[in-house]
Amino acid sequence: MSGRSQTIAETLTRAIIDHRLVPGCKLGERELAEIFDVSRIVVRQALIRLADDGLAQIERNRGAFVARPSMQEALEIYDALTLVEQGVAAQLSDRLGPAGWAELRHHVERQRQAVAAGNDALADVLGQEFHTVFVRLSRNKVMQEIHAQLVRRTTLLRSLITADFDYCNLLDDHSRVVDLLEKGRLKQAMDLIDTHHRTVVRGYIMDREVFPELTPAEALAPYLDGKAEGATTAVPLARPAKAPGDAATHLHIHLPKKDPAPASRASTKKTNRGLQS
Amino acid sequence: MSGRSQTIAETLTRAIIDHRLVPGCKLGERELAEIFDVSRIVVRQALIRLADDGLAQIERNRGAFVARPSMQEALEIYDALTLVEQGVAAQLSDRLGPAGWAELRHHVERQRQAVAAGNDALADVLGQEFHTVFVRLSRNKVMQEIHAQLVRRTTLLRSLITADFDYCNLLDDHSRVVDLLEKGRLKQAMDLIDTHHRTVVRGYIMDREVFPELTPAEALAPYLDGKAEGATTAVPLARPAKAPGDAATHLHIHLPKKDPAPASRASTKKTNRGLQS
DNA sequence: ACCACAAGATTGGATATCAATCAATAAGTT
DNA sequence: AACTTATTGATTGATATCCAATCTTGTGGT
Repeated sequence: MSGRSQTIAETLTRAIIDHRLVPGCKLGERELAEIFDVSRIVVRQALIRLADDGLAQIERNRGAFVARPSMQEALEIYDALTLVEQGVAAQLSDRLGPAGWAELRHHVERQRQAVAAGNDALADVLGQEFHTVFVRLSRNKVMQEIHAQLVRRTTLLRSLITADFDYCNLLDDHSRVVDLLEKGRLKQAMDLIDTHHRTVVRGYIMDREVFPELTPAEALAPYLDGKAEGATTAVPLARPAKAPGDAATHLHIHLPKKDPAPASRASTKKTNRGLQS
Repeated sequence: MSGRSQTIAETLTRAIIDHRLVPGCKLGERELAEIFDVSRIVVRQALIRLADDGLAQIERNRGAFVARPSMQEALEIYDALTLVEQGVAAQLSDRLGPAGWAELRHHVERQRQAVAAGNDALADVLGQEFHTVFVRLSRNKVMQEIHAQLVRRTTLLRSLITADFDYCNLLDDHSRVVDLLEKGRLKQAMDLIDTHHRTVVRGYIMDREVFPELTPAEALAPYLDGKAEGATTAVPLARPAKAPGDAATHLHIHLPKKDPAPASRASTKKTNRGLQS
């Protein structure tokens, strides 16, 4: 693409949405420059991109930090997300052809199979992807980018909450939305989208104080395999979930810190599956 | 705020939405560095911000240019804008209190008076501002920023078209939208918003070849009055339309070039008033 | 315990320099 | 003359070094 700062911004974005860099984490210029083996200026350009995206905030003479959205901002992000997806739903109910409906159904089916097979990691990814596919079918790249940015920001919020109730009732929402839309029941579909997001955000209890985390060097290590491939698409596209074992333990590092009990991993998985769908 | 690059990015943005820098215009790093009396690095950071905002595009090893949206992108931008404003309309019809309706009516009334007084410049500004006020009443800053970005990008499109039919029938749309919304006729209001934007974009005939323009130095000169005040808000807020004579002749420099007749200024004004409302 | 001041660290920015790439001209060939 | 190729020039991407302003921290005195 455009240069190293773009690549670095994408890597940092990936690390943030993978919850390896949590809100509030300091993103020091010198530190990142050493990690990525570039000059401070390139890092700064990457940080500017992140800040424009809402994923980082730069405080003058204090440096850049992973953004720590307030509860108010969380509500606004989900409000905006609801607005966008409702609007797209309205467009699709008019304009979507059979191939589009088939793609949505196929996606839902894949997620259902993943759930049935107990592959929680895959179900997580597919659950997130559904929203992306949904918006992509609007064939509006501008809208896609807006939506993708909002989704990225919601992943920030998931590091800031303690969710301990059951989200399983949300798992079928995707399927029901497709059903309602294809049957032309637009109003009901829009209400369901609204409820879907409202149920998620209602579970948000933000305790924004303590967040122990990995150092940036540890967090970013998995993305820096081969420097030769770093310039291509290999590193940004590599999902740490594919790395067996290692990534899984780090993925929700903030929860083990809050709840020292090692048995918390299974329940964490379940909770996050609901959150991401 | 954050530093000089932020200020420079805002100045460039202002120059672009004032049509002093037109799509395709080269934004050379060295040139801008001399104009703003900063180093190339700061300029590049500003250009990155502009590119992230969709107002500039950076081509590797070729430099930055004011973005030249395609017809497809123009349609997508207006589609997204329609979606956002329809969604906000739906929210406002539920949640907006009497004070909000009063503010909308007051704004429409101010625009009506400006039109009646023949103050086309003020009517232009108020016509644009209505959409901004409308979205602001949603009390969602995230949505506001998304909408503001879309609006900025539509101003780019206005440099790329030749509009020679009458837009006067759109001048009352704002008032009618407020009326319909306050009466609870949401569906009709949303349809009117859709029609409003569709009518605008339907007049777009993009002839994207020839665009003679001011040099960046000439275009940016009005924003660089006092360097002492440059860091504050004085310069970015100064609208060149307030500068008597000089700015008006430059404002739509692309039209005089296409139509050498010097009498074109009055008709140009009228056309743009419709476009911006 | 509390405040003031000094030292250190970090950011924001400037300057100079270098390599890589693109554009445009000049040269040579058919 | 037209076309292709090579050289030159200009611009960008990036680095290293340096400096000023600001923030943080730690120390010392009251």
